[in-house]
Amino acid sequence: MPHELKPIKPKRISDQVFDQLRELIFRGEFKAGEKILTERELAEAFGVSRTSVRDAINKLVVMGLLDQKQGQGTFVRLPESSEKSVLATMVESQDASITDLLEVRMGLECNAAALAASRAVEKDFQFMEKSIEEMQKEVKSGRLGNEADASFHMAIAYATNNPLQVFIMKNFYDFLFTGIKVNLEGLYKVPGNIVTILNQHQAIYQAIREHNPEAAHGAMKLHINFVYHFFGGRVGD
Amino acid sequence: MPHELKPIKPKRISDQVFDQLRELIFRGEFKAGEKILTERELAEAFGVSRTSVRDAINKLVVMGLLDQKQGQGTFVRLPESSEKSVLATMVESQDASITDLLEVRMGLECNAAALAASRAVEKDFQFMEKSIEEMQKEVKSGRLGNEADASFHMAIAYATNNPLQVFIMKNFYDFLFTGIKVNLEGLYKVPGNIVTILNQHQAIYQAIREHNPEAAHGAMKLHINFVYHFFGGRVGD
DNA sequence: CGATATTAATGGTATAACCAATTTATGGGT
DNA sequence: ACCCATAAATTGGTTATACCATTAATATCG
Repeated sequence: MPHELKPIKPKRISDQVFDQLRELIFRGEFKAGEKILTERELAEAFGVSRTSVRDAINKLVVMGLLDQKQGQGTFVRLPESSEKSVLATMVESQDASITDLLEVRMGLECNAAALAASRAVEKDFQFMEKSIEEMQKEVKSGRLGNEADASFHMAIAYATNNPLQVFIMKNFYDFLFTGIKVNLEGLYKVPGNIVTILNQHQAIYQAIREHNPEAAHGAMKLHINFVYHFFGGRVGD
Repeated sequence: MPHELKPIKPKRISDQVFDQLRELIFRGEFKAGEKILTERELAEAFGVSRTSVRDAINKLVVMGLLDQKQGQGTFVRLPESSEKSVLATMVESQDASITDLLEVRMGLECNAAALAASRAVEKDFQFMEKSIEEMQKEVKSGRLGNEADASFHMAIAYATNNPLQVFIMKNFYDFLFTGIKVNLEGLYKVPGNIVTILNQHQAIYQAIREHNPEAAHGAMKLHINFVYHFFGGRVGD
């Protein structure tokens, strides 16, 4: 069969519109943050129905390339918000809140702390210590210390020696920085909170160091519960 | 028991349809590969226009949960046919084992059981009962009952009323079926195991029904530990 | 019986009209 | 001139209806 037959691809109209719009966005014809043509204008420009245009736009919205607001228009999504972590998109599309996230963390991290208590080795302890010290420094110099906070929790994840646990937690903390940093700053900025958090970290670290799973579990529970209450949630027990 | 106040945002009607359809898929009411109701039927059933139904379906198609073919209908996408779940790639690239997965589930699901115990409503109970009964039937007719097993755990996830919990667990169970089904069959095929698992489910259900978080947590722990030991793991406590 | 034409079912497109949220223009009152 | 409530215009969201395009089931004819 010498020649490849090029055949007609019976493409849906909405898909053709989709392709063209996507290209316009990628090429930068529609600049980031900018308002694009209205649905009615696009329909007329392409010579198709508004329905087809809407279908195409919807697809782009779901894919995170466009944002649509009733009464205002359709906007090109900013690049930073488009390459979000898995969790970020997850949280948005599932309408999850920060307390929802904390509830899942409650299960995830308490268990991780217990596992870490029975498996952590010297290297893991060093990482935890380092994170705690770093957080103390940052606090003294007036900074927030949120990065060191995350490092501490990640150190626990590593100590579980469970790659899946590490992967999932990493996604959680990536999201905490990209998605809801603003909210978290509220937590850190209340003066007493940082000291409290530091003490809680220390308690967790102690329990793990003593290879006491139950204590580690409990200490982590107290810690996350503290944050959870700060955001107005309430834990079941 | 009110865990949190969520913003009352007047949702688009297409999104409300989307939520319901997604729930039906996640809960397993629409089984994988199955043809769902037609757009016109759904429109009438929901009492909305076909356009709104189409918008919702389109979103689900883009997300990879549904497949649509002109002239045929709309189908629930098989997990394997969709791009590999987040977990699948995760487990492969991080070479995580099934015991790693079970360890994470331990934290995730024990916590979920406790949350469910304090929040579950009548509807949730009905789903759990249904899953248990279904599993009993399947076992009697000589089948494995793994789907009903997954449904039971998903029912608990839904009872937490935490969309993130639902999303994550859904990914876990999709993976359990696609990625390591073979291994799981080893578990189900040992004669006594299914009865044991059924009893454990019943115990979990009872605890949740009685709104006893601690008991639910413990019952779930026993359950997952049982599976965990079957695969040669050992839990820290 | 088998190949073919017909029909029915289902997703895709097109209009037109109206609703709901938002912005902009308008018009008095100070 | 300024401020602010009100009306009008703009724009995405929804509905309704009709028709097109593709596929599967059915009927028809040789």
